[in-house]
Amino acid sequence: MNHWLFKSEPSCFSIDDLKQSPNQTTYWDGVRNYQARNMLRDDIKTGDTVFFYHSNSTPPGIVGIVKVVQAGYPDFTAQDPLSDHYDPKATSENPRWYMVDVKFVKKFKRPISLDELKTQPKLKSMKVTQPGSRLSITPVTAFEWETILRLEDA
DNA sequence: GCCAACGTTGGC
DNA sequence: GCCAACGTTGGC
Repeated sequence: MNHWLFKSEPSCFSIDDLKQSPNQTTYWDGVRNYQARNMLRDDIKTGDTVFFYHSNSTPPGIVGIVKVVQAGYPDFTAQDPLSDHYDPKATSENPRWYMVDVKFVKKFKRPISLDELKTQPKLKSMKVTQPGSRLSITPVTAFEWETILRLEDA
């Protein structure tokens, strides 16, 4: 089982939105970056656990945990001309973009801000703490996962 | 709202 | 296949 970090702008879709979704589950659509796409399609498996990260918020940071309940399958919003994430190059033969389904697990008692992550020497090689890191989906090592879980109660 | 980083596109 | 132009992300 692997760990990941997914970014979302809370003004677009927050962890509270997920908690209030039917069955507390949603499809993680709209990823339009090949590196992230490859992870969604090839690497992210049912049962994997994910930190839910709020970007473009005050402050940005990890706000809780979700889990993957359906591994990669074609992101159908790419084929919907009415979708904000429409991509005319996506077809049912060649869907181009992929998504997974995630389910709410827990919201942290407090958000763990990006500032706080950056102060942790154990997390200095984490993708999300690197300057200019824009990838919306990144792998998290078991060591980083445990370190961050312990921060919640620190 | 600014801007640095960086991914994507398209002309050549 | 290079690379300049352009668009997007996301912290600040």
